[in-house]
Amino acid sequence: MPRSARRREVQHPDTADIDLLDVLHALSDPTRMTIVRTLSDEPERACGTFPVDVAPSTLSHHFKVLREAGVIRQREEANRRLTTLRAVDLEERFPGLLSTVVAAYRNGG
Amino acid sequence: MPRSARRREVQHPDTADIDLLDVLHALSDPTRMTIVRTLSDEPERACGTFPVDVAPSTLSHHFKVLREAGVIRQREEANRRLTTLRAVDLEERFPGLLSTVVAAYRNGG
DNA sequence: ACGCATCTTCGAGATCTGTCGAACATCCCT
DNA sequence: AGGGATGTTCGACAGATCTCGAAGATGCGT
Repeated sequence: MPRSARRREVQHPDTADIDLLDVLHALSDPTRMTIVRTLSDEPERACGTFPVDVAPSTLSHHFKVLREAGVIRQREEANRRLTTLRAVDLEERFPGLLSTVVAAYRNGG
Repeated sequence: MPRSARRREVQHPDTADIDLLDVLHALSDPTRMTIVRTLSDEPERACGTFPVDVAPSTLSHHFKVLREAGVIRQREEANRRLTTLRAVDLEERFPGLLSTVVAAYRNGG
């Protein structure tokens, strides 16, 4: 491994290891669902740019929950962390689930 | 109201009042998801007949969560309480949601 | 009337969750 | 090198959740 202590890369579960109940739980919170809905409009966003009203540390917690459930993927770029939906992986693992839930939320969740 | 104290009829939310996040939360528990999957095979069952391994009081709690989220409907019959899925109501409120989630769970949730 | 079956409600305990502030790490820019 | 921006981690706290056993309500049989 490189000598310099790079910022630790976050871990993401393999597609095959994504658990349905974890995903449902991750999506059952308003802040997290807002994150997911926003990402389904825009492919990639930095953490600080989501229309949610919580403290940075709280937001970080929600990203962790979504990431560990396999709903989002995060990568480093400079001093920002860019977030994307794992839409393709989720479609492979649970066909139709993400789009159905997002559509339901958009439609008056 | 009648003089005799009938067992209190349980309350169910109107279809239009079903909240997506409540439904997702209700479905994010293994015991409750087992109940839902079982009901999607068999139209109506008594509480005690589900293949789950928890105490009766715990089961009663899970039924309450599902009922208040609008996922199931319960009616009295003799000294049993019969449970059905609110599949039609859910399909009206959130098209495709229930069948997608149940299919995902069946498929290795 | 009595017991039995079915299920709920209540109270309690352990764990999980959402929230925040303070402190820290990393990177860019001047 | 120093300062600002961006996020994370840690510790703490309140509230929710899951679990159970004990006790209660209701109805069916005998």
